[in-house]
Amino acid sequence: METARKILVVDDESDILDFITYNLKKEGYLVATAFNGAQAIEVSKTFKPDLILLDVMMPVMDGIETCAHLKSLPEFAKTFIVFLTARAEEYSEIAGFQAGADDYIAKPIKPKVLITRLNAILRRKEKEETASTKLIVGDITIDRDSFLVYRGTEKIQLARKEFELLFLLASKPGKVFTRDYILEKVWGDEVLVVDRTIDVHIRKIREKLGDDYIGTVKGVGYKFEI
Amino acid sequence: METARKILVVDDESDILDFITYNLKKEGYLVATAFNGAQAIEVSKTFKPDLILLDVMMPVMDGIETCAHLKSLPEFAKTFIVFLTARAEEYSEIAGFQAGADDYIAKPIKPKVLITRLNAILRRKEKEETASTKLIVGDITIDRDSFLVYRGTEKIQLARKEFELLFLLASKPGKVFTRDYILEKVWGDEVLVVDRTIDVHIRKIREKLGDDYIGTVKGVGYKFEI
DNA sequence: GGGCAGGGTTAAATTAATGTTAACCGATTA
DNA sequence: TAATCGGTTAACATTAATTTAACCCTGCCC
Repeated sequence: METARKILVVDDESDILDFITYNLKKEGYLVATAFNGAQAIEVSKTFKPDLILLDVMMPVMDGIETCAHLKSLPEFAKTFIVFLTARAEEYSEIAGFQAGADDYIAKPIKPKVLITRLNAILRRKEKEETASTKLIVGDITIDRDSFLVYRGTEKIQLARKEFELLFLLASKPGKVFTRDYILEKVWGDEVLVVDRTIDVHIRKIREKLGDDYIGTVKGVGYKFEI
Repeated sequence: METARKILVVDDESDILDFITYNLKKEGYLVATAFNGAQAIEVSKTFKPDLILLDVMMPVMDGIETCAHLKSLPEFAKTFIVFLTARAEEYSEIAGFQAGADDYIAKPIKPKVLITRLNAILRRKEKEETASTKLIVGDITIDRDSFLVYRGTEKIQLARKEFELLFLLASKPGKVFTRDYILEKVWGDEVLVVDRTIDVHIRKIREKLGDDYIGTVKGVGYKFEI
C-alpha cells in the first residue's frame, strides 16, 4: 500500500519553484513550497516531507544552514535532503555534504533528470526503511536502525564508536581485523588516534557484552569469536 | 610484467563519470564507463574489469542491486566492487556491504583520496590473489583469515611467529627450507636473532601440533612432512 | 672415550602488545 | 552552571610472545 510521497521544495525564485512544483505534481508527488530556510523549517514541522529539495543559494538563510539546522532536529534525521546547486563543476567541493545533505542535483534542471533522480532516491529510502538491517551472529543481534545490540533478548546500548567497531568485527565473524584496517573503517582516513584508543573501545564492548565475543590475536588484531 | 589495471566506473551523471575517468587515466588505469547497472553488467562481460566503482544512487538499477547481481555471477565473484556513497556515512550505515561490496568511497570525491584508496584496495586484492588465505596440507588447515590452524577439526592457536613459520613450511610441503631462508622470510632482513630461536619456535609448533609434521634435515633446515 | 657438529630442551630474561584505570576535553543536556 | 556522555589520551599493569642462555642429546670421527 503506497501513499504519495511528500516533497518540500525550497527556493527563493518563484519561477523555479513553480517549474519544479509543476513537474513533481505531474508525477503524483505531494508538494509543498517555501521561499527560504526559516520558512522551510516552519513548513516541515507540519508537512513532514519525505524529501526536501533545497536550493543552496538563498538570501536570509541559505541551504547549507537550513540543512544543518534540520539535521540537528531529531524528527528530521531521516528526512532526505537534496541540494540544488548552481553548477556541477566543483561538485567535489559541495560544502553541503558536511551539513548532512544526502544528494544534490545540478542546475539547470531538466525535468526528466529531476524526476528520475528523485525516484531513485526515494526508492532507495524506501528500501532502507523496509530492509532489515539486522546482523545476527550467534546469540548477538546488531540492529543498526535502532542502534541497539541484543544478547539473546537482552537489550544492550553501545556508544557510537563501540557500535561501529562491533559491527565491523561482526560483519565477518572469525576473521581477524588488523588495527590499521579497523582504524581506516571505523575512524576514517584522516583521523589519527593513538593505538590504545582501540583497546579502550574493545574493553568497553567486552564490559557490556561479556568477554567471550571478541578475541584478541596478539600482533595481528581482533576478531568476533564464532 | 605488470599489466595495467582495468576499472569500470558506473554513474548516471556524466560530469562525475568524466571527472573520475580523467583522474584514473592520469594514473595509468584502463577505464571503461557505464551509466547504469544494466549497462555495467553488459560492459563487464567483455571488459572484465579488476575493479568496479559503483555509484549507489542511480535510477533504473541502483548500485546495490547491480552489485548483488554481479556478485551472483561466478565470473565476477572475484571482481572488487567499491561503492560511491553520497554521504559520509558510518561504516554500518552502508547498506551495500551486505550486497557484497568490498569497500566504499564517500562523495564528494577528492582526486587524491580516490587514487590513494584505489591503489590500496588493488594492492590488497593483489596480495589476496597471490597469497591464498587458506592452506590445506594433509589433515592440517592453516587459515590466515582467522589466524587459526586446524588438525582435523581441532582448533589450534599459534602465536604469530609460530604461525608464520608454519605457514612458510606448509606453503611447499616436502621442500626443505634453510635456516637463512626462514630467517629472511619470517623475521625479515634487519632482525638479527640467534640460531636457537628458530629451534625454539619449531619446538613450540611441534608441542602444539604433534611431532610428526615438521621434519629436521640436519645441516640443511626444516620441512613440512607430507 | 673424547671431541665436536648440529640440533633439542628448558627456563629465565626481555620485549612487545594489550588491558585497565583515571583523567581530560568538548558537546549536549538537565 | 552542573552533570553526563562519548571519545580520547596518558600512565601504569598485566600478560603473552619472543629471545637468549645454558645445558642436554645423538651420531660421528679420530
